[in-house]
Amino acid sequence: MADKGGKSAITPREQDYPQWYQDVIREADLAEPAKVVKGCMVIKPYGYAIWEKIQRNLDGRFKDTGHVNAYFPLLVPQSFITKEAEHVEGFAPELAVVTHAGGEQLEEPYVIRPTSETIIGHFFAKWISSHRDLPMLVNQWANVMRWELRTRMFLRTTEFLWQEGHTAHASHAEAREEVERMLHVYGDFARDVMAMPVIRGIKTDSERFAGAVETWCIEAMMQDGKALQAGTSHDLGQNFGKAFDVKYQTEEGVLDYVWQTSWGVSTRLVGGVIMAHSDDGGLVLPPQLAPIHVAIIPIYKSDEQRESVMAAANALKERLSAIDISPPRARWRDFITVEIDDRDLRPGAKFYHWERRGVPIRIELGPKDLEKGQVCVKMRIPTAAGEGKEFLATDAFIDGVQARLATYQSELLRLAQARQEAKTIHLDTWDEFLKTFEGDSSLFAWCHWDGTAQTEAEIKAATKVTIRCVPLPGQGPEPEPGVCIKSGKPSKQRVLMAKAY
RNA sequence: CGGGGCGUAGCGCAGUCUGGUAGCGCGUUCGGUUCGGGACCGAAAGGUCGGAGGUUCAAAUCCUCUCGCCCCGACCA
Repeated sequence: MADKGGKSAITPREQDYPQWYQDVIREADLAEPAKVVKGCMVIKPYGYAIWEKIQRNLDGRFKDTGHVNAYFPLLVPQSFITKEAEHVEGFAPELAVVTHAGGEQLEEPYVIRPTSETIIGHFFAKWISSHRDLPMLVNQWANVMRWELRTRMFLRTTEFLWQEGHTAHASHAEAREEVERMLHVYGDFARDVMAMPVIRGIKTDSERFAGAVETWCIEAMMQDGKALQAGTSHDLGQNFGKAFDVKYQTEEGVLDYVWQTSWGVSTRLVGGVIMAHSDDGGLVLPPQLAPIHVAIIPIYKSDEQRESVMAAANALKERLSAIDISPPRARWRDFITVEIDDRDLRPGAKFYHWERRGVPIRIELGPKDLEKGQVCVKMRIPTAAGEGKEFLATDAFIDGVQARLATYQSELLRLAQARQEAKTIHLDTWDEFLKTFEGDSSLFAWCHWDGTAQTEAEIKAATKVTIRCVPLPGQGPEPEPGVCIKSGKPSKQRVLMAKAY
C-alpha cells in the first residue's frame, strides 16, 4: 500500500478533489484501475461488498413493487441497435463490436450490450400478445459496456455493473405511473440507505435517454458542488414497441403497441456514496452499506493479557454478531458485522487502517477495560451518535449499539443535506452565473431558463454547466414565472443547473 | 481524434541531457525489542529498465519503429 512518509496517503479535498477521490478508493481498498483493459476497473472484495449491499436492498424494493428478475444475452445483434432511430444515434459511437468468433468472421456482428432495450424488446414481442400478458415487469442485473472516452473509477468505467428494469404496459398513463414509482424507489433508497440526499426531476430534451419520450432522474450533489446523475427512469412511450413490433390485443380486441419503461442504477452509486460522506481521513460509510460495522482492536502486552483480551473480544463479537439490524419487512436478514484485528501491528496503525475503510464503530479493548467491564468506543466521525473516545459499560454499549448505528446513519444524511443546502443558491443574472461557475467551481443553482435547447447549449458551451433537471413538485423552488438567466426570455420556473460528473 | 505526460523491484520514484558493475523510499520475509493514535534495530528476498530493430568494444541512457497507460478537451449511467 502506498504510504507517504508514514502519514496519510490521502490528498486533502481542498488541495485536489479528484485526486482525493482516487486516494480514498485506493486506501480503502475498494477498487483499482485494471490498466490491462482500457477504461475498466477491478472491484476489489471490500468495494464489491458495498455493491452487494446496494444490490440486495434494491432487489428487495423491486420485488416489493412487483418486478421479477430475468437475464438476457450479453451480445446483441448489431441490426437490433439500428431499429430505433434515436437509440442508434445515441449509442453507436460508444459500442464495442464482436466481429469474429470461433475463428471465423461473423455474418452479422454482435454488439456488446450498452443497455438492453433492444434485445428485451425483441423478446417482449414474443412474450406479449394480449392485454392479459400486461403489465410485464422485468428486471435484470447485468454488466454493460460503453466505450467512453474518459473514465473515472466507479463514476464512469467502460464496463460497469447495473440493474435495468424493463416494463411493458397497456396504457401510457400506467407506464408513466411506473416511471414515477421507480424514480421514487431510487430516491428513497438514496436517502434512506445511502444517506445521500437527491433532487428528483425530469431531464431536458438534450439530456434525455436516446430513444425515450421522457427521462426522470435523481441528481445528487458531491462535496465539490458537482452533480452526479445517480439514477434514471425512462418513459419510452411506444418507441421501442414500434421498433420491435411489440403488439398486444386490447380488451376491445384491437391491436396496439405496448407502452414501455426502463430504469437503472449502476455501480456509479458506489462512487456516489464515497463522495457523499468521506473526508480527508478516508472513506466514511453509512451503516446500512458498511460491510463491517465494528472493528475491535485488542490491546495487550503480555501473553496472559493477550489471552484474556482475545477471549473478551471474541465474546463481544459473538454478542454483537447476534444483533439483527435488518430494515423492517426486509426479505433478508442483516446482522452486525464485526472484525477483530489481531494483526501484529501497533494499535495506532490499526486505528488508521479501519478509519480509512470507513468502519463506523471502533472498539479498543485492553486489560483496563476488562477490569472495569467496559469498552472504549470511537465513532468514525463525530455525530450525535458519539464523539471522541467513549468509555461505556459493555452491556450498555451492546444494548445501545443498534440505536447508535441508526443515529449515525441519520446523522450522515443530515450532514450531507446541510452541505447540499449550503451549496445551493438562486441565481438571477448572467454575471453572477459566470462568477459562480468560474474555473472548476460548481454548486447547485436554481435558475430561470427559457426552455430552448439552443440556450441550454449556449450555457454549456460558455461554462460547462448543464441543466441537471426540471424539479418535480416539492423538489425545488415553487414554480414562479421569471426571465431566462441567459437569454432574458420568459421562463415558467427555475431549473437545477450545475456542472456534472 | 487533437494537446500534454509517463512506462526502471509489489507500489512510488531517481538515474537518461554527458553511454561504462541498476539505485533510493515504502512495502514484503526472517530474528529481536516494542504495543491505549501511523514503532525501532539487524538481516534478507525481489528488476531480461514496456517491446522490436539499429549505432557502439559497451545501451535504462543515443537513433528508428512500435505497444500501452495516465492527464486535459469533444461524448456519457
